[in-house]
Amino acid sequence: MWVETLCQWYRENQRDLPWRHDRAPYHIWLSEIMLQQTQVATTIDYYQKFIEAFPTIQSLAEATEDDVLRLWQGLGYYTRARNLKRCADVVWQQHGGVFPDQYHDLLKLPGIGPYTAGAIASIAFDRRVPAVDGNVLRVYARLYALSDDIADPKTAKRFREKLTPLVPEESGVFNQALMELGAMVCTPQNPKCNQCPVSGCCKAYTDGMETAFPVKTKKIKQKHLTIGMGIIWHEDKLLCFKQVEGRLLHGLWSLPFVPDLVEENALRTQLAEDFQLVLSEGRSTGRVRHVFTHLIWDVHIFCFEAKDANLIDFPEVRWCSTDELEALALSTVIKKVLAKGINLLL
DNA sequence: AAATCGGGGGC
DNA sequence: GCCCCAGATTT
Repeated sequence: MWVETLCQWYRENQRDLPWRHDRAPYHIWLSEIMLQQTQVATTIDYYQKFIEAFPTIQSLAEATEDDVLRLWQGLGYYTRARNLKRCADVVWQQHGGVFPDQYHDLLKLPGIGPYTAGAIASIAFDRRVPAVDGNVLRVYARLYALSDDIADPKTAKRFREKLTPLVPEESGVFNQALMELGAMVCTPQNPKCNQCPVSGCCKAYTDGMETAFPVKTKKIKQKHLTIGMGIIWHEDKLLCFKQVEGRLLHGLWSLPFVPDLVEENALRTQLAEDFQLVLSEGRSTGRVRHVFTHLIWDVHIFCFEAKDANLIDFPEVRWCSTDELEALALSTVIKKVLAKGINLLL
């Protein structure tokens, strides 16, 4: 069997990562949320900053959502940050600040799905449950040369059921070993089978078919969208607003923009109406291309000046100095626009 | 079952 | 350019 061989390989070869220094449920949880769809190298700095700012779940429960988003800015998938805050509140108020130690109880918490519940239950609490992420889907499909489509959610469920009886007593080591192997050796392209501790047990490898697995079908085609965005000055401040719920990047601060309106005249008219301002003729200050998961924005930037500072009676619209802007949670696309439009490096 | 939701890194 | 990443949630 490959299970113990793999665990031993992990004990000897695991990377030294900040969240592996102890098994505190708070640390494991925070790292697992950050690692969702995010590479280890990207996560490390954010994890360190969070632990410094919020050393305990109490400190996180006592923070505001804005505080959390501010620290999360640039990491993406901002719903994770909002659910992180909600989860901390639930654990603090309803569980006395103590994380549940059972898979099914963890699964009920905001932002914790089947993978993360399995990861926390096994790594922090030694529960013998699997944790099937993208790495494990790939590794397991290769080990047994399975043609299941790993893009289909039913496959993850099926793999969890097949893995459950294999999970050893040291479940946390086992689950992390599978993921570590997927990240370091059994990679999506060019797997390093010659370095793999369990290649002898791998059906895909022994069949000479390691490149045939895993099978993955769907690919999403991104939609292109042109955006007219205004950098609207009044004296030394510029107009920004907090994106409302139900919109992309909600909860983060944005510059005013209009989809499908990239002509100066039309954009100025629409922005003036949206924010009830009188605007000077705009000056084109460049374009920014930004790729989201399912969208590609082609942002045309224009600088305007507002004749007066009256703001519409709407919450979360402000005039901000560049210093004040720096204190807000901004998405990466807005930072790129500010860098290009006013040479402001945040 | 399909769509939504960021940003960065590797090739 | 494409693919993937220690996925969850909503429709």
